[in-house]
Amino acid sequence: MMLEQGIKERLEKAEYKLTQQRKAVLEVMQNKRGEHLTAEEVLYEARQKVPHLGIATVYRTLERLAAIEVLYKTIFDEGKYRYELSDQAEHQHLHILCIACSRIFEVEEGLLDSLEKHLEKDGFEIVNHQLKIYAYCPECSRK
Amino acid sequence: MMLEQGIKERLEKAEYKLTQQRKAVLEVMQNKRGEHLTAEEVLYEARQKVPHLGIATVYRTLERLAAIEVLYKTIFDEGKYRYELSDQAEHQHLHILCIACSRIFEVEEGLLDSLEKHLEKDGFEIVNHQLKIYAYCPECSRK
DNA sequence: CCCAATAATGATAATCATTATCATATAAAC
DNA sequence: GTTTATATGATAATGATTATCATTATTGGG
Ligand SMILES: [Mn+2]
Ligand SMILES: [Mn+2]
Ligand SMILES: [Zn+2]
Ligand SMILES: [Zn+2]
Repeated sequence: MMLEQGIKERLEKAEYKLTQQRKAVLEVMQNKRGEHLTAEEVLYEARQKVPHLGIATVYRTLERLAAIEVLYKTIFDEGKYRYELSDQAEHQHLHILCIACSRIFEVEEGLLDSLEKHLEKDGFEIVNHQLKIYAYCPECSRK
Repeated sequence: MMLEQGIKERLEKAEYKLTQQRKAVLEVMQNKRGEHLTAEEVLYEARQKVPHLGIATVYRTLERLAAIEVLYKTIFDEGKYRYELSDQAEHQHLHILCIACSRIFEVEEGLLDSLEKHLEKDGFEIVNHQLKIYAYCPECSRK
């Protein structure tokens, strides 16, 4: 499995060495594009390639990759972090969490006013929502 | 300090006994309306009233109060839960998290398309955002 | 190629938040 | 006031994440 070009570029700019274990983690994330994986899940998958891979290395690698925005790190009210391949361009993460089966659905669109009505037409039954905006507050804003 | 009427009603319907420790927790949450507190923070405050209050009781009480929607439980990418007094009517939680000072700002409005532009006029410098919609997916939707 | 110097790894211990356990205390019912 | 159910607090257990550190690659200059 090859690494994608965009990822390679960001790696070269920031990461130091592309070791076997880092490569294994990256390939897992690429193969699981669109999924949101915990460190344990990444470990399990990556051990197919690097059997004695340690969990500490997985955490370190995920952390690094999130820092250079190859991955996006988030948390879904279950008390542990999940990582997904970041679709570089946009910083939007619109997720639908099924409160019955706990699957995570990606929403393609921007912040639409009519988003929920649209989703309801698709058969979603919306119970709650939560928007988090990450920003510099007026006081902290760098001028 | 008195308990508010709306809260009292929901308690009577669902909670069993209004013990000193539960009362202390509730009063803390009322006094800190609009703030998002961790269990530890609630413990610290509530011990002003009930000095030998245990952390287990705080967790149990917060959990119960969230279950009957007197509190809203959420998590802000820092790996621990926070609780706030729930403003019963609406299920909306629009938060701005300052990535510099990590204060949490409440946003009053509904999901506006122009929300971010508005906020930028107020001096916020938006870096990222995340929307989570809790729903039954089409497959799981109760008909 | 050989040798430092540097960085990465993996095993394991430590930490932190949360949950479970259980003996004791408190309250309600009779 | 005795019985019964519930709540509490101390503490142990758990699960996720981070820190530590000895060992193992990797690199760049001889
Ligand atoms: Mn996503
Ligand atoms: Mn809030
Ligand atoms: Zn579902
Ligand atoms: Zn700020």
